[in-house]
Amino acid sequence: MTRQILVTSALPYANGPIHLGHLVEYIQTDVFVRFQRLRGHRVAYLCADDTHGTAIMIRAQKEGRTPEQLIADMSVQHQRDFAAFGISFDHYGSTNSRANHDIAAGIWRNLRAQNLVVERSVDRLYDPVQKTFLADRFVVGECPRCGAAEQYGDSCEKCGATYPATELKNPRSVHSGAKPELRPSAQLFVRLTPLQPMLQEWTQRSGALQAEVANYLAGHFLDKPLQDWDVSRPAPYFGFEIPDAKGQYWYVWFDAPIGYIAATREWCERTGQSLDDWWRKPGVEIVHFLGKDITYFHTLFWPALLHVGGYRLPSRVQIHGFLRVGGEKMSKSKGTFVTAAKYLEHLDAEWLRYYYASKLGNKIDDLDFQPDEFVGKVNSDLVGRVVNLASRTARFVEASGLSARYPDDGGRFARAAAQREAIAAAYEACDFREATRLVMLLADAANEYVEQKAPWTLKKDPARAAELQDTCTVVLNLFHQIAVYLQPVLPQLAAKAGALLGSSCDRWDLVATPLVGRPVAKFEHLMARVEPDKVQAMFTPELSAAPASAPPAPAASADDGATLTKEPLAPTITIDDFQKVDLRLARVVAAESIPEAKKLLRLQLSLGGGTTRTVFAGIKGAYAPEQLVGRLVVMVANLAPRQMKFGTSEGMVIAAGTDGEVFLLSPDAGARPGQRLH
RNA sequence: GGCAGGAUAGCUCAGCUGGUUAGAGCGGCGGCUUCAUAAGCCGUAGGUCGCCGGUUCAAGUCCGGCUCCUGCUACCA
Repeated sequence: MTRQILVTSALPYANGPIHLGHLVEYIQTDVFVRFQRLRGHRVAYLCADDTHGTAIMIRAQKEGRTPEQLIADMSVQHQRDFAAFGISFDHYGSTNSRANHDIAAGIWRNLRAQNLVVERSVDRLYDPVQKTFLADRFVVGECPRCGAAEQYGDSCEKCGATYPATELKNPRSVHSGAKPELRPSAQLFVRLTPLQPMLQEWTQRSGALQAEVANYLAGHFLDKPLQDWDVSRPAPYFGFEIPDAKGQYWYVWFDAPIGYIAATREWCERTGQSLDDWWRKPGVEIVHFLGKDITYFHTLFWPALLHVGGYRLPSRVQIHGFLRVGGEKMSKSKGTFVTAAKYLEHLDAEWLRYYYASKLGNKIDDLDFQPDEFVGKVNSDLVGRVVNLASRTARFVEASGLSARYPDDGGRFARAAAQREAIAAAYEACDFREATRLVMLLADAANEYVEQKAPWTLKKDPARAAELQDTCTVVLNLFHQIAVYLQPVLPQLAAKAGALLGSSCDRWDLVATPLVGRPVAKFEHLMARVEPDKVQAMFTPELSAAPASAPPAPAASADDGATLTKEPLAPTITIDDFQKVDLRLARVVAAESIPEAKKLLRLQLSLGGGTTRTVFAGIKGAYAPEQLVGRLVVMVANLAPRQMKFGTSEGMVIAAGTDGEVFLLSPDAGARPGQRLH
């Protein structure tokens, strides 16, 4: 029976390049998609750039161009990267499209009609000069928790606190610098409680979710009434203005997943199909692939919107974990944050496809990229075992071609063909690790056969030419089966294998029928081996020539300004402002971990002459207490004491870092505790 | 602190509804081979299945407790 399957990968945000972490998802999805096509099912693979929201708007502003220019540029980059990795979308759209607007508007009408939209007055910050409400990111002020200056209205980049913009101290508008006023704003909310029974049913009983996800939702959200979802944002906002609410825009997460449908519509229009045939027809499977960080958007809000819009609910939400490198989070400073483009400067796309596939199970576990393992898997599995089959036999039959009749092979071909349902089941379950493992067993068996038959010996005896041809016919057929089985993972390799043997390698059932009586093309290398240095090079933050399209001059990639984008320079201050801050060198005389605290160390700092301060520092993750004792640090000596859960902190230790990194500062040799920084 | 998940050979992981001597790949070690991109084949060593207790004729597999790790969450500079 032919199934009809609509598959999506989460929409990448148009605010940054595709990196190795993204690719876990797109490769996983693409393998699934290619597998389904290989099996003869009708598949639509759709994706789009997620383009709306404040982050895009601000970035565009900083770069002195319109958001539309920014997202057009990103879309080109994204699609180029995806293409290079063989990601076979049927259509790639954008959430900033006519189709997306219209579908969002349709769902919105239904929400209104079903009385699921409520308007509530929320006090928001208003810029009296510009006469606009201010989005969180357009208000700056001091963090209500840590007092850090120049923090945005949604969260503090210093201490990680999140808070409503109204709690910022000394707030001012980014536009006018004026002090914002509190004014009531009519915000629009989607009521979710009427949909709760339906969500309860779908999450707990439909089978669409992995068990751990269903548990997570049951315990976190569905155990109490769902809160109304705030879906509007006041202008200025890069997005769609809500049709019946002037000056209000849909929050980016409202229209982002709708992009799945919009991309489908554009594709249907292009190919003369009907949208309803994919999104409303019973029996069509809808499968979403996404990362664990966006679970609840896709398992609560999204099915709610689909339900209200009259669309079918997802039949499967396949959630994966994050990518780690060498057991750690990807980090720009360590060079492990690798973009797709950078990977391709050093390595082959199919290697990554195979490596990820060979590690991906059906669990939500994180996937760890281990350089040695990567080299080992590619070189021994693919080159040493699979490709080697062709390379050690094809040349012997270049002249003769394959035998006219398939020879007796002791049942090897039949046994490998008999594996097809087991391998298919593993692919179907997204247990690609199991699928590739099963295929590698076939490669082992085939190599054994080569060893047994020793074609290199047969070759020496002209009387045994037929036996040589038969042997190679068997091995090349076993190789052909493997190429077909791996086609979802390695489409390029399958194509090359096909060219060698005159097969299309594009139907699962090809594994059941031997190829006979046909020519064998001149053998060429099917896949190169990985040089370990190249992997090292990729993970080293090294000097790299700027690609033609990138504006910045060559520079150390760690100096690429990414951190500056993350945390822009603060407004100018006077020397007097600076003088207010009394920065001092201090010696750590004692340091102890606070067991109950996740991040905090309690430090005793000496400013010399018996003056000491107790300071709590959130550096537990980066420094062990014992490695701190004795060293000099920089502290803010005149910061008002702050009562904390574990005691009073009498100052603050200065450290640099982005995204949770922590780097303490040290003076050059000779400096002494108590000295002021001028 | 709450919630979710995990802890099985050096590494990455399988072990379904409890049942013979706990598995795979990689890596290690020994041997063979030389057709092949220094690839391949054969053999071999390695595990108190995190810890304690319980249920059972029988537990890696179920139950309780504990320890550690990861993630999410929480006003810990």
